[in-house]
Amino acid sequence: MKERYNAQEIEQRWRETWDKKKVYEAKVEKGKEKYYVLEMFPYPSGRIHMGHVRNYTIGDVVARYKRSRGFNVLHPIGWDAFGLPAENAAIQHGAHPAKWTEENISQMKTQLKLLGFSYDWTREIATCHPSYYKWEQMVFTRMYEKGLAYKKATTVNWCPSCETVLANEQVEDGCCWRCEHIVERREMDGWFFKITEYADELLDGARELKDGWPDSVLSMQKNWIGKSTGAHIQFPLQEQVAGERHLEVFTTRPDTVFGVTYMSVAPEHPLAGDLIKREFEKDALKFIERVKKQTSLERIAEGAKKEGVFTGSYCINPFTNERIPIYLANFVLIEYGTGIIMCVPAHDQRDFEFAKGHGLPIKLVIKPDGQGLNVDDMTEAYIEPGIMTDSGEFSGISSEAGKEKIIEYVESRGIGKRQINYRLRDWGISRQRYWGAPIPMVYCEDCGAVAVPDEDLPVELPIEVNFEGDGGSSLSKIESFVRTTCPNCGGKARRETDTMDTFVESSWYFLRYASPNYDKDIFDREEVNYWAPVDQYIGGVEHAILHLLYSRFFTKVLRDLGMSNLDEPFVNLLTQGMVIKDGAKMSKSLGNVIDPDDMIKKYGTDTVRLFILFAAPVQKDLDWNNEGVEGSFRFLNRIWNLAFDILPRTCDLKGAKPDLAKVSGSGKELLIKLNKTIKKVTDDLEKFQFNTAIAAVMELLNDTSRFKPKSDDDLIVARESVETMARLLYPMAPHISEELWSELGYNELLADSPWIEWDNELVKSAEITVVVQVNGKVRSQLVMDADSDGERMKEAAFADERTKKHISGKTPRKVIVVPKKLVNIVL
RNA sequence: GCCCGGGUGGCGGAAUUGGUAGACGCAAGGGACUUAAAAUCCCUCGGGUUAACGCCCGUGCCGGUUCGAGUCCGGCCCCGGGCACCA
Repeated sequence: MKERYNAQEIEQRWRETWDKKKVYEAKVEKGKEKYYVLEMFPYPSGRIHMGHVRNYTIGDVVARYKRSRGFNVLHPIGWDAFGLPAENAAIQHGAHPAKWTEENISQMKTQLKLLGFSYDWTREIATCHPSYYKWEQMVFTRMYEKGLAYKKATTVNWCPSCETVLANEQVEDGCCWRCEHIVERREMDGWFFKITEYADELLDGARELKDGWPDSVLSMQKNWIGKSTGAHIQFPLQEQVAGERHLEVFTTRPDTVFGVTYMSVAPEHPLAGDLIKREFEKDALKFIERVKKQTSLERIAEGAKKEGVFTGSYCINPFTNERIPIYLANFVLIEYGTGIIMCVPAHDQRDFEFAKGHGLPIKLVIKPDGQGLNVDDMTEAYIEPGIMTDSGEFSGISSEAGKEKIIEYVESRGIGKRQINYRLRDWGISRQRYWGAPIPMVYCEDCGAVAVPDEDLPVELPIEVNFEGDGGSSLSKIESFVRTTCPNCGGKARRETDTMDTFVESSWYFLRYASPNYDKDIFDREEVNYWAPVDQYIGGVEHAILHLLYSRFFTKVLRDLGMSNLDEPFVNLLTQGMVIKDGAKMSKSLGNVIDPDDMIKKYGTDTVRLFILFAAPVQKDLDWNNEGVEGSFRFLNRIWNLAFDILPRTCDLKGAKPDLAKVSGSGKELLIKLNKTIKKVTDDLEKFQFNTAIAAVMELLNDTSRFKPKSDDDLIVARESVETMARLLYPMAPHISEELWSELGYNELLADSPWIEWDNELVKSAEITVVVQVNGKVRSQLVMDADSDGERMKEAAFADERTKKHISGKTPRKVIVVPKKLVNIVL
């Protein structure tokens, strides 16, 4: 009896079976090789969207495939549950963030289960639970003890809409990463993680990740860290200023030090005010005021305009003993280097522009090889390497060698040193928000800042909270939380009311999955040593710097705190492209959102999964196309119909092997195709080339549909082809595959069965197609026995009529033979 | 400006180490079945030329290496992404 392909019915049945038999629960098995595959966990926003579906489908294919390859697979899921949207929902709709989050989790969990992902749900975690963030707080206190977490007052990024501080990584084009509001600069107290101390290791580690991570991500991290090597040099001040005898500068071009014609100080620099001489006060102070008022966005928008004022002060170039005027300039950044720069207009474009605008001298000290440059003719700075000139005893040295010589010189005279600088800033983790993990610190009137001791952890987020009022941190208004006693002296103390950036939670969750319910320590060492690191991590490229850099940092911190022995958290990284519609990101405002639930209702999970995998290579953006989904659905229907055409005719032939001598010619061809397909799909899955893996199965289906069995042995081949399709499609479309598998008469679950192997003898065709070229152009194709050698191929080529026509009596100069492939006759 | 990717039919995309460019799918056109439609099945589908077999051109552009280049080398152009007054 042939029945219609009823995806919903089949899918529900197999989901229940897998669930009941606990197929996906992972346990440590010492003798078995582990494989930890993980997708970036979701923020419980309320609905699963197509981006999630794509991410988790890819992960699920990997998990199922690796499991059938015999690996002990860990494939967990959880919730990145703290964060601002929950709090905003609370303010707007009155629901408590905890309740809102919990409801969203339950809704999204239902959706995920509907999609049939092979998660080990027993390991589910939500970062908002005290049993989770307790350990994060413990790590914080250890970091505090080691000086890796510290508090300082500084200029921070403030989002007025989210009413909180943001880390540098969370500011995109001067706007908030979450709400896109323009970010302001504010002077504030805040907690920082010393990620800069790991800058070099994060950079070096990239070498280790070279094979497993995409170049683009490593390059982005490298750019973000922004290492530059150079020198720190002291320029003596002509007269002391605020007790300082020198101006300190950082430069990557010490070789140009003889060309310094002025110095520039950032307007925000603490020395700026003291450097200004009375007669220049009026203009200078006005200038400082103006620059300080600008937001970072305005400062960027103003772009190339280089402005500044003379302070009236001078310093001395220690190399030339020249008197150097000191300026305040808007293009000098207070947050980079020392906030003071030596200016060499001849060899730096910004310095050049500023000098031109302010009538400052330009002194050439690097000459391009072989030719001179005339300062008066220069329209831009010469920034390339060259030969040092007009540089005293250093003249004649190449600029590259000169850098070293100058550094050696300043070190020997004690007026400077070799220095490396990074663009990377320390990670500001303080958030003036309620819905996050409390920073476990108290401020005692006598003892000052004190870390909460382990036995008092977790510092629980109080549930009773009022969001009404004038905004700001709701936590700071809960007196019962704020008021506490000092763990040191028992005296009066106040709690820290900032919570941690939610990126702290996501920086270590992947390790917690190893022992999610362990309550004696952050990890059960035995479990984490077995499962970690993550063998394959999968997620969107938008986290290239944020989450992926923080996690690498945090992993190294955990190692240095003795809590794990991992250097890197993710051995291999796969970044999937976005799901778009009509060339644009899916969004409510554009009205181009495709709801996964609707698609599943219409076609079933297997179709949706298959389409997502087939429509584009994983790394690329995927343009959602409803006709394409129909195509995938058609494909599954064709397999279904073919299977139920063949299976009833082979009931008596269950488990039989075809007798090769009795199989027809076309049957043998199908047998070869089938084995080639196994090889192709296996290779493709290893490389995450799901689109071509599916295409290969489609080809096999086409060939099998065309095949007309002429005998029982032919029927066995056809049956084998159906079985192969079910087996190969399993990681991608598991439900229909499991159904066909059971229809084929197997009692053991396909989910528990090993991967299918190809027969090496049967991937070689009996016949090969040899391409004949004349002068490199294809002129003919010959079908020959597969064991034909080069001589035979040559003979056949020359005997071929079509080839003869193109040779037309000319003498071949040369004949190239590629065994089993091609003959090229050169005339 | 610097650093990563990438440019192949109407579209999404295939092409081991250089060896038949366009697999597979979508869309489109034609046909079969049907009272009709849907579904299904069959055929065509890069451009030019030819009655046809064929032949010529064709993987962003220019040049090179090679018997042979989408693939390798050099020089450009364009698109996407990251960083960006970083000294």
